[in-house]
Amino acid sequence: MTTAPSALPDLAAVPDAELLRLDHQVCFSLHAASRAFGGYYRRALKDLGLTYSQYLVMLVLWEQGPQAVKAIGERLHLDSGTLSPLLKRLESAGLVRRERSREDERSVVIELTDEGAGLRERALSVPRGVLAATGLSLEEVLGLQEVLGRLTGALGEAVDAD
Amino acid sequence: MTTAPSALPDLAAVPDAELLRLDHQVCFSLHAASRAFGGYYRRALKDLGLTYSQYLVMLVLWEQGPQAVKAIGERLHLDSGTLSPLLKRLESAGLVRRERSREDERSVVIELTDEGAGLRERALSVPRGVLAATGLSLEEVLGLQEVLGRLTGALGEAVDAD
DNA sequence: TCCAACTTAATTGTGTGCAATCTTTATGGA
DNA sequence: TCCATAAAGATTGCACACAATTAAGTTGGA
Repeated sequence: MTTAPSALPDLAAVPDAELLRLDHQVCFSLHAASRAFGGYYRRALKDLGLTYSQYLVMLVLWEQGPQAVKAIGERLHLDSGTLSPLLKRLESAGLVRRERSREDERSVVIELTDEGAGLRERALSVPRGVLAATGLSLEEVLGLQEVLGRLTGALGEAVDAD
Repeated sequence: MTTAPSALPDLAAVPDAELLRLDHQVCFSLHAASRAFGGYYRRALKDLGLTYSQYLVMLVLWEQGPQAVKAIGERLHLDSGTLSPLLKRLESAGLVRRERSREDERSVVIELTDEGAGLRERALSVPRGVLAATGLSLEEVLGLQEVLGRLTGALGEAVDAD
């Protein structure tokens, strides 16, 4: 199964062609897992009339209250190019209000409507089903989060240092 | 299944509101990590003129040789709605050929052109940089792949059983 | 043999995700 | 004060991702 640390090959000694395959597994397995999650949520959220990304935005609003678009973007690593149309759809659906801030007219504050706030009750049952569907133990979930968080941070820095 | 150490809470005992937060972390961290990977690849593959998804398709072709669209789709968990336009772009770029199979006229076989096959040489240097940028050890990468693979499989089954 | 059911791709429509650009508003230094 | 610069969103353009539908080809059973 897992080989002892000393038996692990030195990364520098692994040939390029081998890495091209290993690499395939890494980026691909992440890509596939993310989309598998999306597929599960798509069904679970259908009744609520939310997409996966819209659900993430609603989570931020449910947890943190009224937010500027900028703040939501920082929390979710999304820019206005993605958020602007998404928030307009949530507004059309009657779940949020968009209002120019009075202190800073550049910024737009997103606020839940009563309907948007009320939707939280119906969303409460979703996560348990998702966790069950992953088939992962609580330990594995926590470990996964930790590794993914580090990975995201490292990749972000690598891109910035580009 | 691993039995949780006594210190870990029983999942059934965790309240819904808490799971709504934990859940946030799981789906979100995966979403963020996947996009961080995409961001890194976008830059790394720019010289090759490939997008992240096009790179995945090229990996399949480099490894497995000529493939029907169907087979590529199964390998990458993508359907023709995604692959058809993507493959046409690869064809326009001169990297692949698309030909109706003679045995089964329904299927379209994708084959690398000389240029497409030659691109592999230039792609060989990409994975090492990516692995370095993740900041993960080889063990962690392997562990991550294993967990993600199980997760994808479990979520896929859960959706199918829907 | 013939046709209904299935299979394979392509197409259509919606919703991200992101780079690049534009508009409006704020800020800070000469 | 005035203006260059920066910041916040919105918009545009391109490329996935996926559900739903369509078109063309295959297969199997009555």
